[in-house]
Amino acid sequence: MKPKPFPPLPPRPPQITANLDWHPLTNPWTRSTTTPASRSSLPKPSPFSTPSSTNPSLPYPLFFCSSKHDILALDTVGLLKAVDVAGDWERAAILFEWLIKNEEKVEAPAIEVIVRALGRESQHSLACKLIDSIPLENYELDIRAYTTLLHAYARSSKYQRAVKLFAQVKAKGLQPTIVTYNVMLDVFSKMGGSWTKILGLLDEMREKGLEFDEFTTSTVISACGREGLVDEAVEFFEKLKSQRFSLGTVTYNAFLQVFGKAGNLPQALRVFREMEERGCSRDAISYNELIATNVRAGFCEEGAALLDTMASKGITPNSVTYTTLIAGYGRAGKVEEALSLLHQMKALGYIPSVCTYNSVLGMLVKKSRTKEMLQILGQMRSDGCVPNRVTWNTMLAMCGKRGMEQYVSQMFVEMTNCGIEPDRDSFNTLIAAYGRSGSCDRAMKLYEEMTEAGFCLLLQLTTLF
DNA sequence: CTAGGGTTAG
Repeated sequence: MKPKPFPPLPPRPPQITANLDWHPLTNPWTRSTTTPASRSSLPKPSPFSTPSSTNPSLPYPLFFCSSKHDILALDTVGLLKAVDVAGDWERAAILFEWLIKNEEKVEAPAIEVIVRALGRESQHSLACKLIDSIPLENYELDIRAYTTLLHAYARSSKYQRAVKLFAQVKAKGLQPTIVTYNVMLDVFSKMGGSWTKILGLLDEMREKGLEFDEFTTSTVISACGREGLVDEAVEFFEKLKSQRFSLGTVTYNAFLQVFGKAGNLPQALRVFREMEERGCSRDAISYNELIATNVRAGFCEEGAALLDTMASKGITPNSVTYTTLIAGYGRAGKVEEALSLLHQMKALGYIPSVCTYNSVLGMLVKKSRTKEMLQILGQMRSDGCVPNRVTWNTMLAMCGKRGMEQYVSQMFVEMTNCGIEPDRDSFNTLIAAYGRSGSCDRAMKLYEEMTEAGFCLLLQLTTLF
């Protein structure tokens, strides 16, 4: 049976999304819109789309396309700096990639410049990609450049590589700074299962006479929050207090989360009050943590009432505040309350995030309210909100509902067309959906087809425009 | 001056 076309979504107003992970050509959500105007008139090729560096069709400046000797005569570092200073990190990246391919050895200062430029622009995955094609061990960079790189690895979830690089840096005899240590604490915190490593780093810092700062303490405590190490967090926190360390909002917020994650509302409340007693200002994140803790404990109404408290204290909620409450109502099965909060936040001018929409969509799927889901999807699109893998998996789940089975394959194809790589959850959902309509092994067959079609390649090409 | 931390969704 040939599936009917997917029910049309409401039209999308002209809107521009600047998400580089989003493919404008293959994505039906943005396909109809115009590409954002470039800063310069030249098209910007992806640094990864150049199989041959001598391809004359590439829109490089003239000197770029001329012979190797000409480029060697140039001050390449100065050129890279100039491009960077002009604020054009995309061109800087292209130039840098060209240098990697065409110079005998890229100069260390060039690496420092590109690392700094991409770090400043939060282009962490691009920084990792560019640097990974360089034999870094043959260089000695500035400690700040190494620190930025370590941070880029942390943000790209390449924890092992960060650990390796950190060891290399120390082996070179370079002195890590407080910032380097803080970044490594963050690496181990996000990597998980590394509490002893964290303690080791702290000892190292003390040995070197490096004083902890707010970044150190908040990172360590948030590691405890992630790992559920309540006692360890309390011990660390009390020690800081006894040493009269000045504890700021971020550290207190991390501490608040330790109890929040542990489901300990009374302790979270105690910490929240302590902030006020000690003159530590509470911000939206403090309130978000407290709201989340209430919601986890099943107190949705109390959480929602904190919105008024925030207003009375002059603290502006954000989309996270609303998402926390909406998701809470969703999990509690209180669909109307959740939808009304979504409506309220939009009416007040808050922009729902992809997380906000995902929690609403997930709730509606659970209740099999597919018609309302399509409505929300339409809103999402008209907001210019880019669906991510969670959204697509939720839409796949929607197709597993009665009467929607026929859309499963189409949904899966569109998901991969959009450059979203299916995860285990996608396949579980897919198999469940196919299970309803008949053939179970169609999911795997489809997966093989899709990988062969090379949708991974698509991802590579979309990193830059 | 330059490099770093805390909140939300399946």
